[in-house]
Amino acid sequence: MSQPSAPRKTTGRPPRISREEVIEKARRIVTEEGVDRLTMRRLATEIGSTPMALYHHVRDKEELLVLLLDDHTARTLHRPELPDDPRERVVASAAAIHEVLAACPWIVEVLTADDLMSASALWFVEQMVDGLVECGLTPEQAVHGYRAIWYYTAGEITVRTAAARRRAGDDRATYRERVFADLDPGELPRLTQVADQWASLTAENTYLAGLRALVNGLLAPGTP
Amino acid sequence: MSQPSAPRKTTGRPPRISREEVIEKARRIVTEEGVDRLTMRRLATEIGSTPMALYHHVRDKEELLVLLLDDHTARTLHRPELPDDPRERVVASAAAIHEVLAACPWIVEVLTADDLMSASALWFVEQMVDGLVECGLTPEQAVHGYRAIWYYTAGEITVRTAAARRRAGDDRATYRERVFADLDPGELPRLTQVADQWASLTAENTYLAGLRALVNGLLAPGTP
DNA sequence: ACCTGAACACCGTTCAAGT
DNA sequence: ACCTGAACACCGTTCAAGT
Repeated sequence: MSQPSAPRKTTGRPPRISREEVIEKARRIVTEEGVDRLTMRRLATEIGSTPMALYHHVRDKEELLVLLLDDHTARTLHRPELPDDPRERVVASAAAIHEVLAACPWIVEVLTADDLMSASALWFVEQMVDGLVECGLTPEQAVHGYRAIWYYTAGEITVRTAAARRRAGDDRATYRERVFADLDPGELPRLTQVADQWASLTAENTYLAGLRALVNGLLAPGTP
Repeated sequence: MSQPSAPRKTTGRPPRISREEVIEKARRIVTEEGVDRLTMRRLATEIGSTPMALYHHVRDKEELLVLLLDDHTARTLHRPELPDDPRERVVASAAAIHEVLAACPWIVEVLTADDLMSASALWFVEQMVDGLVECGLTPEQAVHGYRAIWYYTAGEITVRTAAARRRAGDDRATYRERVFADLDPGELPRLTQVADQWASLTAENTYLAGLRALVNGLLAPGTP
């Protein structure tokens, strides 16, 4: 996405700040204080400039966030040794992307902005589609399979992030408890049965187990 | 969630506006103009009141959005005839929730705010957990299975909504095309192979197919 | 070409006062 | 108890001018 800094024209006023500096300072604000604190004004003062100077280096705030996601994935998404078994390759690729995104949950606001995330992740998408094809799916089925995996992964990050944010917040965390305390055992027997364990069960990280189930289901012959 | 209007005290100034009116007007703004246009100030003028009057009926804007979600599900999520087969019951329950949420995509911002959505949906959660148990899962496994389904469903809505928003926006839609035009066939052969079909493949609604795969995978004996 | 200052058109929420 | 007015502490972005 970020084009390799174009051959600089020698005419005109020399730039005081660079796109790289903008991204770097933005990254620091986001990691140290949270994405809510990243405003164009705050970023400008951090850089020692004015809000409008930023608009010469990024189109608008949304582009800045996309650049930030790109920066983060390029920085942390390294290609791992993938298993030979194609099914395991699919699982490992999805898990690698998940890990990188889970490590910077602020990205949720941006990742929802595009259906394939940053270009740095394309190699992993390739591995997933290829693994699914090697397991016997058609290329079309494999693309649909990849998308199902992406839905699942994006959803897990989104919901997990929201849950964490809620826990950080004041008392809205008690909403679930109130609901579960008022269950009608006659109408909702299963939920009543698991009510006590709900909190601990949903605190568990089950991303990988669910991912395996999904991949297995995608590869199994359909149950019509 | 919305407690059945408490027995009104007869002391004090009679209310000019009600919580119901606040929610109703908010719903109209959101459905007619989009969730971005719902601001406390705009809502107040719509009601013919002041911003601060709203704060006597809702705690803050976030609570208003949650109430709006509650209102929407109560209004549109009707209990359907569910299949007898437990596996199909799980699929049908998830699909029912998905349908209601997909019909009002603005809800995404709120649904990420809680891991179990509105109380009106509890009956469907019960059906899913119960169906999974009837298929042979333990109650604990069934809760985890429900959560996987919820991740998948929430992710599908989120990504689909983002894609639609992007399409509505100016030119950011071309980002994907640019990426796919620049693919290196040597490094990313599968993606190169499907590049032409990507747009049409991802435009297809594959929620149900992916859901079936996930449910099948959750119910199949694990592949260790 | 790059940056600045001032302004536009907004936000959510708090506080003190009125009825 | 309910509502109002004014204010606080912000936003992203545009426009016209400066170097």
